[in-house]
Amino acid sequence: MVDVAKHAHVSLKTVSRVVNDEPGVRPETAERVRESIRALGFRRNDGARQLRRGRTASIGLVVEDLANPFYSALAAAVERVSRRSEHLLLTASAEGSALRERSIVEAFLDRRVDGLIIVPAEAEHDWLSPEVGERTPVVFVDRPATGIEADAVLIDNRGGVRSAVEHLVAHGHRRIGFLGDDGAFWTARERRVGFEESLSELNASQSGSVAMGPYELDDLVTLLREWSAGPDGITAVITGNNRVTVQFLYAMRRSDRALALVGFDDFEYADLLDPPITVVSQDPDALGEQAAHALFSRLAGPSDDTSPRSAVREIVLPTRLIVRGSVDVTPPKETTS
Amino acid sequence: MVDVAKHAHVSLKTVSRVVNDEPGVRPETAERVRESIRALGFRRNDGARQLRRGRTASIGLVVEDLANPFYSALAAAVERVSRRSEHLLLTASAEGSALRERSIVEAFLDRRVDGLIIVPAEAEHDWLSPEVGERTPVVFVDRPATGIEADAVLIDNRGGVRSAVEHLVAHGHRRIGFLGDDGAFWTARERRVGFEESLSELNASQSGSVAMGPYELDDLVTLLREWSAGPDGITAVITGNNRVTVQFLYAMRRSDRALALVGFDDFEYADLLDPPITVVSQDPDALGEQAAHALFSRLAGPSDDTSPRSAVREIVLPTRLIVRGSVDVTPPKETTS
DNA sequence: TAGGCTCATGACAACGTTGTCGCCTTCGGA
DNA sequence: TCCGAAGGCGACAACGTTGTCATGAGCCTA
Repeated sequence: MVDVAKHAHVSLKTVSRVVNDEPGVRPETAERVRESIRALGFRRNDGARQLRRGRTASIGLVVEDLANPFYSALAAAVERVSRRSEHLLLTASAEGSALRERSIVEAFLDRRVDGLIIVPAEAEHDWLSPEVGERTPVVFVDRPATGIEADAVLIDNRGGVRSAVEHLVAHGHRRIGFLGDDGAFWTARERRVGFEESLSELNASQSGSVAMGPYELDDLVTLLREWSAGPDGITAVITGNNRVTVQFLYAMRRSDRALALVGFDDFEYADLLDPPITVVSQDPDALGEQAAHALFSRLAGPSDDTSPRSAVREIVLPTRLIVRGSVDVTPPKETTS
Repeated sequence: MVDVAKHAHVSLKTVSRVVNDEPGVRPETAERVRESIRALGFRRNDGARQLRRGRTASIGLVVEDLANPFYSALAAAVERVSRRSEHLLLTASAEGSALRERSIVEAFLDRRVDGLIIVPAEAEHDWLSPEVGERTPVVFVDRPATGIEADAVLIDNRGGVRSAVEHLVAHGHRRIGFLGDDGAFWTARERRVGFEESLSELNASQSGSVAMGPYELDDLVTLLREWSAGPDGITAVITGNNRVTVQFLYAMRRSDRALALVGFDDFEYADLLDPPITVVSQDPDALGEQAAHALFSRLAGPSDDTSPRSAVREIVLPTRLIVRGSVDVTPPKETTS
């Protein structure tokens, strides 16, 4: 910038003014400066700029695994919103490790990101507390974090499973199985609770079996045979996420049984399968968008230390039942118990 | 940092030394400093650090759409490698717009990223030339960029289609159709060329029909009927990418015809379909990993302006044919012409 | 005991910007 | 003719680090 100043025979400050479109520069001077900028191929150094101004115009996103389409859709939405707010997005995958998550977050904090969006690992997040609200707003997505007060954007996991149960019951199913994913995951536990709640709410005429992953295919085949055996066997299954759905489809193929199925999570080829799979769909794009909005609204709010932080918000997004046909596959023989 | 220095009764520089694990500090002094750091909750400001040191320890990645699983897998690989090299990753989606791509790249350049990995849009990239090699190494992925000399990591698109053709021919197919994606995409054009080359190389006993997208489902159904009509109709189809594969599967279902199929691009549910789809698989993870390695090896190389840049490299990764069964679906009636 | 060496530490400038303030010129009005 | 205001511009400090060099204390050796 000092070179540009010399080249255009003006002061450093005038160049700065031109670069930032500040008023108080004569058009002809500005044009001369702009020409020097072009001639020298000058580029403002945002690092120095941010050092002066105190904001980095960047936010950090920590997900479990960026290669997972769910998280990448979320990331794309966050990036889209960020770009609109003229912020750049730093991304990293924690790969399920609370340790790595923390080291990523600290790296982001060292860079002075203006805000953080985190899909939290299963662990206390109290170590984050001093930063949050002091300096750097944080929004948690997909799961809440324990040990810390912060905004969160979640999916209505219980309601999603409930809609699946109701759908199955409406189609005459009376005995339903729930195959959850690993109970170490908050979402898996929530969905299980949703299943149990809705069964008990409906009334005693329904019964259900529950299992939680992770599953070996062989075990799943055995389980499927047990559950569906005899006149009191289950006639329908709800799978806890798309990973389990796939495994269950393999298990059905292997054991040559066809049960009604509602899967949690939509997937691209769901309606190319035979039968097309009915799913409870969650919208990662909306999740990311809402999280980014929540973050930027905090960023736009008062950042001085005097005014109290506004109350922590929890946003819960609805799921959507997409009916495709995998529920009609085995019309249950009305065994009204 | 100056506060820490006061608190520990040492100089600024000593704190800096402790923070950077530099030698020449007595253990007890270092411990005192570390305690002050903890007490004050000090965090080094990486922005200022980078301003001094000249490197930002960050790289930028521009893809077409982060929500696309192909690109997100690529991004995850790039991030994994970056993290190992202690670099953070900035990501953004150009959404197919050359304009947006350029504005993203300029934003990255303003931030002084140490390097760039770009999936280039279809446009001249000569505007980038002054930066590349001067300051910031650039690696292009998935497609080469025109108008600029830079490293590129690509997929062997032609070879991939060739392997599909050979596989089909080995299974007795003599008349094969190729459904490419939009010819505006470099990869689509390459795959088409691969198809035509391998047909003409094999010998005159094969014939092929070619169409390029984008497709409306109705048109695709019509096309399929035309191509497969009569005794000289095609018996097999190669689809140019997974988007086309899906459309073609719908078209087959609609028109109630079953042709042999090899799809370019693997997808998660390919072997849950009936029949399971044989595909030419490309590995986005390897693509991202190689690109990141290429970038970091440039970064590790001589960065002074005196030594000439080493020659531009082009890395071409192989594809892999995954045989699943969609080729055996219609054993062609050996119509040896 | 003097000279030189090592070790621990500190003073200071520099990185490339932007915010604050003050100066000079110009212009309009009294 | 003089004064005040406004516009255009520049000098300087500051942001939070790190690299360079200087300083002083302690120690070894001759």
